[in-house]
Amino acid sequence: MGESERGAATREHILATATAMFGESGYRGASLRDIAARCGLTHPGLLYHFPTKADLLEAVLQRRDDADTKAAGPQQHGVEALVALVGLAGRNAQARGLVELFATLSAEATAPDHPAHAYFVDRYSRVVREISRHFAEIQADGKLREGIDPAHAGRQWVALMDGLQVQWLLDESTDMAGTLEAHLRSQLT
Amino acid sequence: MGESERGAATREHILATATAMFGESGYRGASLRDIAARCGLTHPGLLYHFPTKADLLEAVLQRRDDADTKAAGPQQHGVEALVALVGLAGRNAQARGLVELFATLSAEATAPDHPAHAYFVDRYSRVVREISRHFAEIQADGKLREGIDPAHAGRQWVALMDGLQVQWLLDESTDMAGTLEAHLRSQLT
DNA sequence: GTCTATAGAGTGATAGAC
DNA sequence: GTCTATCACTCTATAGAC
Repeated sequence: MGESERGAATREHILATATAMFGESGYRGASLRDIAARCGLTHPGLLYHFPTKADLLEAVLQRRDDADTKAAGPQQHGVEALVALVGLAGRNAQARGLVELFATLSAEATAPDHPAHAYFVDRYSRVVREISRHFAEIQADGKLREGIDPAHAGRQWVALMDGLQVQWLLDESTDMAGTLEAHLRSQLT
Repeated sequence: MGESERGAATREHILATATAMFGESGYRGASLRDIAARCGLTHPGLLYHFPTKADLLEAVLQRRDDADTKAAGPQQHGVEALVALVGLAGRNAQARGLVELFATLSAEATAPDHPAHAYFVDRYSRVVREISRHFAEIQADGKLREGIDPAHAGRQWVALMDGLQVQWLLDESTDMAGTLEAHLRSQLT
């Protein structure tokens, strides 16, 4: 890494800007010209780094996954893992761009021909499975309330996080972390 | 009502088609030409009935609210009202167009300059208040589990319905009604 | 690496004939 | 009521200069 230093910085700047604008306006709504202009570039300048708009979207999603994985830190289990997610929801309330990105794109990508459709289908099945596993661990520890099915609880948790994000985007006084925490408490013994 | 019969039928046809296409592709993604073509019209023909695209969207949302109000039938309370919503979720699974409409638009309308922004801000505050009232009624009947706050429960319920719709749109094997029902049971004594 | 210029297609909306 | 034709604009992407 020597002469490619400047190029990498531009690439990173583009990705951060695209993340914000895909969130604000959706993939269809944010144009390459708008994104490029916010980076102090023209749109062909941007396309030198990402050959097509779909490539840019893919890089944005990949980058976000990488950041998430790194931020998650050491692997956690059971209740600790869910408490960590409540904390993440609280911190997300300070990064509106990222919340918008996923709320907007996951709905938009519902259309089978959307460039991020496969990404979101895969992501949801993975996340639901993961959260359900945490509830199963809680159950194994004897700390899950009676009559609660870990698979249902996992799916509910993911739906709750998504739905709360939409409500928070429409009205920022919505208490995402508090509502999520209340739900968690009601599931435990 | 005599000579305006044919005009009303065309209007209704346009609204049904626009509902489906705004759902499939979002407000931005569905063009007036596409909607008009599916109605056997040209796009100026459509614009005779709805002067602008935003007017068409407003009429679509208004029509859906009217249909909902009528379908709701006699006003219900407490647990019965929530059970009725579980049933509605089950029936919605047979009308993908309507589910898509609200999932797609509520995320898209998160942007403050979206033509349906005010509609959704208002709708959510109204619906959350209404569902919270049902939980308060359940509490008054002594049937709400201890430590559950009706206001939290109402917000959670709405978030759950929205989040489950996105999951169902990405994977139709998702059991919306069952997951919702499991949640309801876990809230009751 | 970034630019100007442009191709080629699509958009919402309007004018005016029938 | 519905059409054809068109305006003015935007979009993604490419060609080629620097």
